[in-house]
Amino acid sequence: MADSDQLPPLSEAQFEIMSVVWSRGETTVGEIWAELSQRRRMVRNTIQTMVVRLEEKGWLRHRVEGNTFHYTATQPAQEVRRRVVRRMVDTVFEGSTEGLLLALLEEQNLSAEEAERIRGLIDQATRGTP
Amino acid sequence: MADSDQLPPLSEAQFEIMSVVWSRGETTVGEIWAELSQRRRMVRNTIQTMVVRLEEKGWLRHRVEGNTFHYTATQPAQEVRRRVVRRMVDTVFEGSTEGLLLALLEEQNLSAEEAERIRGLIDQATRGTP
DNA sequence: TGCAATCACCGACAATCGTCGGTATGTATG
DNA sequence: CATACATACCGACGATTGTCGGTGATTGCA
Repeated sequence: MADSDQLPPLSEAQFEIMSVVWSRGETTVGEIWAELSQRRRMVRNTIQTMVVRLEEKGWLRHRVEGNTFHYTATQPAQEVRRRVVRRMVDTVFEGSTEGLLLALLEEQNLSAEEAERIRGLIDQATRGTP
Repeated sequence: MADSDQLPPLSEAQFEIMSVVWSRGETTVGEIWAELSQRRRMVRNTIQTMVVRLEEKGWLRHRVEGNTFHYTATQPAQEVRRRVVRRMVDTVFEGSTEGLLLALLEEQNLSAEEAERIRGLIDQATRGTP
């Protein structure tokens, strides 16, 4: 429904950047770099380039303050994630939500309490959809 | 555990091809093309190229019969799919399996019977993991 | 026998991605 | 003031992806 329909899909590395932006709300290239370079070695310019490209494509927008750009996401995380899941179900599990669920459960080895929480989620999801 | 660790990740289009191979067990470029070109307009050569590249990368292997190559997957579908889910949880949901589950349930609007089946799956997954 | 279809092979293209170096400019600190 | 630092900007690279055309060999059929 939103216009993330038009936006091209995010690669894995792009998702890492978007995740930082989503979690911080508003952030700078420097901050993203500080956070991501803890996990993986990379120079600032790599982030710089990717951020600019993400803005060109419409995933980010910025506001200028002094000589620093402050970036925010144009799309809400929740919806983008939902969309990714949908796409994954379609292409990887040929449309079978249960297939994904199954793979998830298989791979996870749920603890009893996790299972309990999930049952709760299902109850909640079912409520209002008889 | 298997060597799909070493193999580079599959793109979406590559996954479509692998899906056909997995579902048919053993198949040819012609068959893949026949199946995929129903959904999306593409020439045979596109499939040809992608299949060759998938073999170079180790996702497929072939057997010659006459002048036709019969391709099979080197990796079991189930495990590859599990791995994709794992990766998705890590990069898109920052490690939270529940996050994925939640997105899945939100997006889906479960019917009562689907919910029932899913409960069954959870019970089964929980069994043996107290 | 000749034509049409099927096949593998080779090469090519534009687009994107992840990576980075260099440059210029502005800010802060000694 | 001079030096270091952070920032944005520009340009570049090798690799991969999805797309396709052309060629030549083989096969099946009219």
